[in-house]
Amino acid sequence: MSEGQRLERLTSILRRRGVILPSFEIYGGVSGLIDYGPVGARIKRKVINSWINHWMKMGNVVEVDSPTITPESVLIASGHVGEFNDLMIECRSCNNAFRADHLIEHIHENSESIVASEMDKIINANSINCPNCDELRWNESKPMNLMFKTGIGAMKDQRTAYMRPETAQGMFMLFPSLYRHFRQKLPFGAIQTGKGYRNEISPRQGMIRLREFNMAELEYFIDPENPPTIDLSKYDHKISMIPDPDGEFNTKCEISFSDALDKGIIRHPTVASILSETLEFLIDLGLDANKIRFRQHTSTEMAHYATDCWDCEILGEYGWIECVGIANRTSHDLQSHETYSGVNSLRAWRAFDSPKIEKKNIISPKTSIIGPIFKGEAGLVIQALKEYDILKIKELKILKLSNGNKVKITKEMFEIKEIEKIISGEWFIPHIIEPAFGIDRIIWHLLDHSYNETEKEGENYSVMKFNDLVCPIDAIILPLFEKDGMGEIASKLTKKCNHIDGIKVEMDTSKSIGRRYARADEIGVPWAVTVDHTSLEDGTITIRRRDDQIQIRVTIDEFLMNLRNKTIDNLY
RNA sequence: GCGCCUGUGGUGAAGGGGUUAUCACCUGAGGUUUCCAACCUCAUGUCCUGGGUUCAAAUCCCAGCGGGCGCACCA
Repeated sequence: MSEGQRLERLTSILRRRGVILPSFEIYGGVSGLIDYGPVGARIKRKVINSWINHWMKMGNVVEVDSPTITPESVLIASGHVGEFNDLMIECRSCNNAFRADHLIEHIHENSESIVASEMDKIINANSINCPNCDELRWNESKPMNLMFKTGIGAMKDQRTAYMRPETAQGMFMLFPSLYRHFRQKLPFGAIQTGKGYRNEISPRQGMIRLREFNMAELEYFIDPENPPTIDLSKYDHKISMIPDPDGEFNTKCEISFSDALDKGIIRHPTVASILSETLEFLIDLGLDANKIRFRQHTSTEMAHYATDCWDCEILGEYGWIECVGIANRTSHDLQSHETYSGVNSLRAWRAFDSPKIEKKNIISPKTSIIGPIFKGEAGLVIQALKEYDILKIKELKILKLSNGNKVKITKEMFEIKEIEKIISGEWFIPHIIEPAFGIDRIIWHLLDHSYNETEKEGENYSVMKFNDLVCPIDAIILPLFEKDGMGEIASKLTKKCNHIDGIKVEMDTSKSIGRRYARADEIGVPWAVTVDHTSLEDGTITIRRRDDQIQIRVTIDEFLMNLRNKTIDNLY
C-alpha cells in the first residue's frame, strides 16, 4: 500500500461509513462546513462528554452555556472586531494579497485602525511597492471580516451582532454569577462546549480549518498572587516540548512537566498543570502520545497581554497541527470588559493575612459651627472642606465651593483628626488560564491515529482501534444465521444491551460472518458477539475482541454485566 | 482572494463529440453456508450546477460551486 494515499483511503471510509461528510452536498456543498454522520456524531458526542468529565474531575469547575449570537459591544471589548477586520490589499500585477496594515506599519503608528479609503491614499502617497514583484499597482483595499455578521431584531434599528468566534466571552460575561456560585473563593473554572464561527478566507485540509467548528474551552480564574499548585507527578514521563526560540531555553527537548516548570521553561505553575491535564485527556481518548508535542509561542506570536502561550500540536496526515491552545491571558479579558462596560463586578476579593491598619489625618469640618454661619450653603462648605488638600489646609482662607461661590473659612470651622482605617483585603481582577480545544481537529487526529491498515489473506483490511471512551458502537450482535431462533436471541440481546445507560449496540444480520466482522472493525466496534447453534442449547454466546480477534464463550448474563461495567477485557 | 490541477452510482475507477455510459467493490431481496470481506440469482443507484458551441455534449468553451496543491491569510 503506498503511503501517499492513506489520507484518501481514510477519507473514503469516513464518507462511506457515515463518519465525516461534506455538508449540503446535493446543493454542491459549502467549503469549510462538514457533517458528522450517524457514526461520526456518536464519536463526537463521546469525545465532548469525555472532555467535560475530564475537567469536572477538578472539582471546582462548572459547565455553562451561552449564546452563539453575540452583540458587537462584547466583541469590541474583546478585541475581535478590531482584530478580525483587517484590510487586505491585492497587487494587480502579481495577484498576491497582503495585509494592508503590515505594509505601512513602519510609517504609521496605528496602522490597524485606518479605514480603507485612507489606507489606499497612504499606500499610494508613500509609494509602497508590492513586496513580491516591486510594482505599484494596487487594487483597492477591502476589509476582510473573519466574523459572521448578523443583526438582532427583524426590522431596521437592528443591533449589530456577530456569531461568536470563541466560547470564552460567554464565560467572562458570567463571571459575577460564577464568583457567587463558588462562594467568592478562587480558584475556580467554567467550561463550555459549543460551536464557534470564523469566516475563513480559504478553508483547507478537510476538517482542519472549518468555518463552523466545535470548540471546548476552560476559563480557569486564579488569584495571580496565590496561583494554585496542582500535582504534576501524574505524568512524570518525558514530554516533547519546543520552547520559545527567542527565550532562554531555545532547543527542542524531552522533559517532564515538573522539570520544565522548575527550569522556568513553563513560566507559570497553573499553566504547567493545565498542560499536563491536557496531555492526559488526549492520551485517554486514544491519541498516540508519541505524536503529541507542546510548542511555546514566541513573544511576537503571543497576544500583547498574554505572558505564556503554548500550542498542543498533534501529528497526523497534515503534519503537526495545533489542536489546543493554552494561554495565560492574565487579567486582560476581565479588565477590558470592565473598561468598556463600565461595571466593576468583574473582580474578586483578596483578604490580607492580617488586616492592615492605616492611620491618616483627615479634615473634619465642625458642622455645629458651619451650620449656623452658612445656613443653606453649609452642605457645600462641608463637602469642599473634606475634599481640600490636607497639606495646604493651614493656609486656607478662601474656599471655593462647587457652585462657584467663594466663602471665608476660619480655623474654628474644622479640626484635623487622626483616624484609623482597618483594611482587611482588596479587590483585584482575577487572572485567567485558558485551554481552548479544537474538538474537530482532535477528532480528526483521533480518527487518523486509530486508523490501522493491514492485510488479511491478501486483501486490504481496515481497523479503527477506538477505545471504550470514543467507540461509536460498543458492541455488535451477530446471529450466525437468521434461523432456528438465533435471530430472535440476537434481537432480544440487542434490546437488552441498548437499555443499559450509555451503551449503544447494533445488530447486523446481512452477508457472511466474516464480512460482518470486517464492517464492524472498520468503524471500530470493540466487541463482536455471535449467537450460534450452541447459544440455542445453553444460552452462551461468543465474544470476539477486535484487536486480536480472539474469541471466548460466556453466558449472556456474564456478557451483559461486563458490558455494563466495561470489564469485558477481564473475561479474557 | 489569486494561480495551476481537478469533479462520472455509496466508494474507487474506465470512457474524452454519435444507439440504452462501463467495471470492481459496496448496498438491498432471495438462495446456499456451522465463525473472519466465499458462492449463485435478481435488484437499486451515476456524468457537480448553470449557460454557450453543435444536428448531437458526460466529452469542447465560459461561469459558478466543490476538492487537491502553491502563494497569501488564519491558528
